[in-house]
Amino acid sequence: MVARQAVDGRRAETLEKLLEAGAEELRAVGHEALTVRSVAARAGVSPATAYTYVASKNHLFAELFWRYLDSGRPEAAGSGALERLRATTRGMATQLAEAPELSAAVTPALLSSDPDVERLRLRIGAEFLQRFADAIGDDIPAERLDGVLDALVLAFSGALLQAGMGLITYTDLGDRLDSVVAAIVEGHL
Amino acid sequence: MVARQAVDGRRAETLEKLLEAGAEELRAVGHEALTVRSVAARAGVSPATAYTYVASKNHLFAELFWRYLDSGRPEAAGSGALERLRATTRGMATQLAEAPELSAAVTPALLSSDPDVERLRLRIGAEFLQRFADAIGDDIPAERLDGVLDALVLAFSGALLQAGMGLITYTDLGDRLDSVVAAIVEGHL
DNA sequence: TTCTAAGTTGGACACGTGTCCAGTCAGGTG
DNA sequence: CACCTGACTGGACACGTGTCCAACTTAGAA
Repeated sequence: MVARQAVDGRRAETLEKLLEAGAEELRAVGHEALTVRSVAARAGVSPATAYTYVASKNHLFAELFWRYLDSGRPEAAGSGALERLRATTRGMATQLAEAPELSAAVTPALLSSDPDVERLRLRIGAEFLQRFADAIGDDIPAERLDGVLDALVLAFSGALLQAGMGLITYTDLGDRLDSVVAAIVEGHL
Repeated sequence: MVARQAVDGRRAETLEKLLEAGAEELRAVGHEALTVRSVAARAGVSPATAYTYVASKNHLFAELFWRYLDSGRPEAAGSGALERLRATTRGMATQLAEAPELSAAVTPALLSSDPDVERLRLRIGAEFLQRFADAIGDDIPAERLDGVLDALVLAFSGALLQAGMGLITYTDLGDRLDSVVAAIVEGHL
């Protein structure tokens, strides 16, 4: 069981094939109907092989999301913290809206106790925090920074959850976060 | 399939038995290991019967959570909005902390697309909103109220999600929310 | 008491998950 | 060239989900 460790040479290609197939399948049938076996089939690989790359359906979703998120790293821009924060949330909201199936898939997936999911979950959480911290720069006094960052991360996670539940559309996320970010940051600058 | 509609007379008792058994089983083995069939067994009822009361495992969790939440309605207290808000989040955080298995179970459960879950999800969301609105009273100007309420609900959902992921313990929720609530409300009173 | 309808049951079903393993295959290495 | 090793495969497995249905039980109405 050394699987899912080394991703060099031949294994790297197969992994790519699988993730690509996963993304396609997700777009095609949604995360409820997606099956590890159907992804394997689409990738032209046997289910047994798929499971040497991906520990579980949830792990697949988390991996896809992480790669997608990572592909959309923002270029810092804007003169004030509020402006930069909004650009940040806007950017992520847009990304989510552009891949609604993936977004819908990842929320429940990240709640899995699968160790492979756990790793990604931490990475993703750290990434969110980092982006907010970068956006704020040093425009907020250090003694208040943690509280504000906390609030931002929680609000963003909450937005993800609510969108995952269908209470907000992924399209509305942008506007919603705009006003929430303003409400949070107000009075701390 | 008129099931799960009428809950009068005999059916009411069986439902109670099932939910009680569900709560016990949850405490005993956690939500991962819990099985609809094991709950049915504990309730002294056949699996087929259980499924006439409960559409799915997720529905069971949602129902249990809703009842638990509902059982802990707060008595309004405190002179200022911030104080009352904190009392509100404290109260809920305490409830969550006192039933960690249930809390851990409900987060993924509420993401289900099961129609029975959907109903409860809306009710629970509305309940959160209501509690925050009550706590604020009219201490925040109307034109800012929506933004603040939004931020509060999102932050709270986010906290739920993060706790569900194990990034925060349910015990820490209280303190965490305290400072977040302060950060959000600051400058709006 | 007999009839009726609601409630319950056992058992089978189709399906998805994730695991396991003996066996095949391909591509270097010696 | 024969050989080895890592990748892949087919097919079975145990288990959980949620559905279905014909048959039983039971309580109360006629």
